[in-house]
Formats: sequence, structure tokens, C-alpha cells
Amino acid sequence: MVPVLSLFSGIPAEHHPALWARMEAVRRRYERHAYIFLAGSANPKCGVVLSGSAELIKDAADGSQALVEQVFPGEIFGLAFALRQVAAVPFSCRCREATEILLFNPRAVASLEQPPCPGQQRLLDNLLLLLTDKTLQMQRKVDCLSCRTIRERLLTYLKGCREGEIAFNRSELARYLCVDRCALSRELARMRREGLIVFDGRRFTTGEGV
Amino acid sequence: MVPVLSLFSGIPAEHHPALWARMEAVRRRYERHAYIFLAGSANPKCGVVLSGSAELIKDAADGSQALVEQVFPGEIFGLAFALRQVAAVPFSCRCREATEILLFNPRAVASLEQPPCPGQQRLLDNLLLLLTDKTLQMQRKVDCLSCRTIRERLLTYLKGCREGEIAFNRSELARYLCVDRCALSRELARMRREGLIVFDGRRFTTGEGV
DNA sequence: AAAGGGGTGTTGCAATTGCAACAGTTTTTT
DNA sequence: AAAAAACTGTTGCAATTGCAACACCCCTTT
Repeated sequence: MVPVLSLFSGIPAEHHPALWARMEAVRRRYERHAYIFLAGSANPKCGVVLSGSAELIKDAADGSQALVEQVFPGEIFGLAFALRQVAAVPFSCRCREATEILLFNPRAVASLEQPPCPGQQRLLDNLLLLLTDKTLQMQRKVDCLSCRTIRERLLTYLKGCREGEIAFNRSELARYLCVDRCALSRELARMRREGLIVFDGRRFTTGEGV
Repeated sequence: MVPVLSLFSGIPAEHHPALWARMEAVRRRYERHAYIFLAGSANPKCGVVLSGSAELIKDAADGSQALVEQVFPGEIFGLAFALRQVAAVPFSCRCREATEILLFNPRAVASLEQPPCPGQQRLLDNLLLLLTDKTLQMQRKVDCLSCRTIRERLLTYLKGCREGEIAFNRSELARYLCVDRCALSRELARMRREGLIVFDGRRFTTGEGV
């Protein structure tokens, strides 16, 4: 249970059992390609990835499946929707591999109506930080999508990647940037030809380095 | 100070002064078109609009100024960036009119290192909800930008508007959807001709009603 | 009355993109 | 080993979009 650290960080282990109960936490296993929830679900729970990984998929009218984001161990998903008890989540959550998830009700953590458990305040604080990071991550995505050309989107995306290795394969990258895979491939070749970027598989280097 | 309600909701007025001190809150007035902060600023504070309104602007390489979002009385901005002490905010914040802002340090609210003031826990809770709403708002924007054609972007945007009246004028809408204003205008006329939507100024009606 | 600023709609043209069809590669399954 | 599935790159063509230039409207200022 190592990767839940960020959620429980700073909370002594002896308080965890009571908190789990308070959170209405449930542990679940899913197989590869299994759906944790489908678009349109009401009142989804919030999830933390314990092991494996998942992806949030938004189905478009034209049949394309945009990749909202990927979720890795220690990261959460669905927090905002669970807190606001949204009537219909706008995306589906699918496991990319065999995956273990901790589902819980964040409203129970935020609720001040019952007397707080030891550590609950700290848990709330951790939730705030996790949501903050999600917001920043989403902001980076908006930055990418705000660009009008594939080239700018790509450069903006690469600027946000510290390491040379990106988290997506080609078709995933196209779905994340919401562009046609073939057009992305064409533009990549063009940029390489112009000396703007160097890449091999998932490893990218821009002209400036980094 | 009515519109700050969501931030201070549920907290008795007698606790406000101590909380203000704890938050390092400062009240500021700005004129129309004044900048509250510029893109690239470090460690920005978080703001709540007391009166007036502001907009977050992202400057693109090509000179276009995308409209990240608008902020109205009672709403916050910059929360995630302030909480994470981001080194360079990716957008500027500019007042759309004469505006009063309450600037504060959300880290002081979230900090558990000092003994909490009365009401601080509730304030933290309110912050979490405000950030949640921002996240959902951002999610709607990503939904719009995930669409590849102006028509789909527009329909997605309109679906998210309960009332018939939208919050933007034409050029603001184009900047929000990250499309050329003229192309937007052209597409609007086309959709009207096809009977897809009816509109007059800021008032829109889609084929299905709503 | 004239001038300036800001918002809106129209349109021709060039550039970018999506689409589709295809081929090559690697990986997984049978 | 053969077959199937998945990923990647290429390219012609049609559709959409951005750009630029223009005209019109409304309002405020000079």
C-alpha cells in the first residue's frame, strides 16, 4: 500500500483503520481493459490507484475517444465529481492493465458534521493538495489545447515534460492532444526534417535541449 | 462584502478578523484594464473578487490572447498556483472593469503547523469546494477544446450553459474557444441557416430547446 | 459634426487538418 | 509457425480553419 502515501502522508498508521471506515473505503481489483465506471454514471466515488494504471476516456460524437488523462499509482481520479455529486460523469475510466483501486467517499472526509477522527484534518489537507495537483495538470492540458496548430500543441506539451521520455505512445499522444494520429505523425516528420526536434520512440529532445 | 460568502460561509462573523489576519488578507482596488498580476509572476497570491470582474489571459506565441476564464464576484482565481507556489504563472489576470479584490495566502489556511483559529477548519473546507468548482469549470473547458471543429466546440459550450444567455460577447467567445473570431462568426451563420441554433446577441437556443 | 474606440458580420484565399487507404513492423495469440 | 491484433508512418484529397481586408453599427469624446 505504499503508493497511497500522498493521501495518508503525515498520518500515523494507527489512525488508518478508523479513517478507512470513515472514508467508506473499498479496495477493488480490475482486469486489463475493465471499466471502473462508464460515462454517464451518477455520484461516482473517488478512486486512488494502488497498483497498475488507468485512463479517463471521453467519447466524442464522431466516434473518436479522447484521452483525458492517465492515472498512475498514488494518483486520484474523480475527486471533483464525487465531491459535487455530479449527475453524469463526462468520461469513462478504464484500466490499462491489471489494476488495484481504492474507492472512497471524499464527502465523508470533508464533512464536518460528525466529530472528526484523529488524522481527518490532515487527510482533508492532503485531499486539497491532490486536487491542486490535478488542477495544475489540467491547466497544462488546457495550455496544449489552446494552441491552434499541431506543431504548437506538441511543443507546448513537450515543454511540460521534464524528462525526455513522454508518457504516451503515438496514438495515445494524438488522443491526448485531440488531433488526428496521421496528421500528428506527418507534423512530427516535418518538424524533424526542419531540425526543430529530435525523437526516437518516446524519447524527445527539442532544439534547445531538455 | 456579501459575495465572499462562499469563502466564509458557515463561519460566524466574530471569527472573521482573526481569520483575515491568519490568511494574510489584503484588500485592493484596481481600475479597468489594470493587471492584478502578469504572466510569469512567481508565487502569486490567491484572489477573490469582491466587486467588478476580471479575466485570465494566456498570451500565445502568435500574438493571440486566449481567454482562460472570467472571474466574477465571489469567485477565486490563482488558488492552485498559490498553493503550489508555482514559479511562473502561465497567464495574466486583468480587470474587465473597476474591481475590488481580496488577496490572501491559501497556504496559511491549509497550514496545520500553527494551532488553528476558530473557523479555520471550515475555511479550509470552503477552499476545497471552491477548488472543486474550478476543476469542474476547467473540465467543461477541456470538453469544449477536445472537439475538433468549431461547430462541435460551440455546441459543447452551449450544452454547458443552463440559461439562454452566455457570459461572453463574440470576440470573447472566440478567445475562450480558441478559434478565429471570423471563423466563429461564419460558422454561427452557417448553423443558423441550417436551423441548428437560434440566437440573438448573447441569447442562444439550440434545436432541442433549453 | 467629426473622430476614435470597440464590437460584429462577410468573404476570398491560402494553409492546416482530418480522413481514408495502404504498407511495414512488432507483439500477442492460437 | 501461422494468424491476429496493435502500433507506426506515408500520402492524396477534401473539408475546415485562419488570416486579412472590409464595411457597418453603436457609443463616447473632442
